[in-house]
Amino acid sequence: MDPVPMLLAMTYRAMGDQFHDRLRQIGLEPLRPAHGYVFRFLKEKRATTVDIGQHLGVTKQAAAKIVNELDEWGYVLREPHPTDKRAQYVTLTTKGRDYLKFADNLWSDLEGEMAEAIGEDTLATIRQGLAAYLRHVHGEDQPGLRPVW
Amino acid sequence: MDPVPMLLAMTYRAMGDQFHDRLRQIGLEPLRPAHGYVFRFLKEKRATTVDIGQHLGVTKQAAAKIVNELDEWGYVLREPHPTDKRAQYVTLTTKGRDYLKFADNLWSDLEGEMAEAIGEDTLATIRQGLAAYLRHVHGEDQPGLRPVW
DNA sequence: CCAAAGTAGTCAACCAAGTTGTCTAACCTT
DNA sequence: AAGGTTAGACAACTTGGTTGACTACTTTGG
Repeated sequence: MDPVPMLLAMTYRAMGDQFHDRLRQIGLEPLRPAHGYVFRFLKEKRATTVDIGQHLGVTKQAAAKIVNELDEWGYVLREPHPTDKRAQYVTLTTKGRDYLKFADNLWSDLEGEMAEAIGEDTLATIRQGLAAYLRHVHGEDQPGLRPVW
Repeated sequence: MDPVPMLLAMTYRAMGDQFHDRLRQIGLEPLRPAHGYVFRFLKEKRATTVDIGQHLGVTKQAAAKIVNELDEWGYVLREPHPTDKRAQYVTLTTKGRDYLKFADNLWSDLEGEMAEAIGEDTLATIRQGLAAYLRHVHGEDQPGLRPVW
């Protein structure tokens, strides 16, 4: 019998691949999961590059690369920090917010298909079970999302 | 609400980290998930480097690197292919089989802790649900395990 | 039966996405 | 004002993969 983590990885992979395929059909830039996590993060709080690195669980240099790409592609822009002349806030542009909306729809489509395949209730149990496990392991302070990707 | 794949990734990550930590306490070589998948594959069939690459979903060159490491560390050895003079079978050594046994125990410990945290039945549902979804997506021929890692 | 096409494995160059290390300018104590 | 810390940039390096080229062997079809 497969270890559970193998099932997790394969399922993650399967869903991620479908997501990516459909995204590409629309002809968007080659956004990686990390980019998506940045969008999701920026929707909630104003953040600097350092904050983003912390959230992703990577160095600030790695975070800076990601932010640079997003900037070039027009998904985010940098604005001066009001009180700290060293720092810059990274904020979502309209294009960034639109992407996020689109991606969220896509995810819920995929979840819908999953629910159809294995049953609403099973999916709900999976969701709750995993969330409970994560709380069990990490307590309240969930760690960064360190690359699985 | 978090997309399901995020939960999958975080859970995978959490379990993998614990696995890795405990492994390191024992002082084994820095084996990566890919190595484990190779062990698991070799337990079932005799395979060449090309076969392994196919199974992992990477190029034969990448597979060759992994096999080289495992060879250096004494987990596998190469023996001549009986009918094809170009090819070599890669087979597990005793050290390799011992590792696999050890790792399997570790995994089931971790699953046991998970079961304790979220309930036997919930874990069983997760297992079956994910397996069902994978069958739904891929049919009988599961693809390679392409790196999530 | 042999010529052409295909395959296993190796070598080498390259690439992507991270790392560490260093530096400057600004900030925060005291 | 001085000394330690921090945000961000730049550069060199590491890891784990890639593509491409080549040799030796195998398979296939006329």
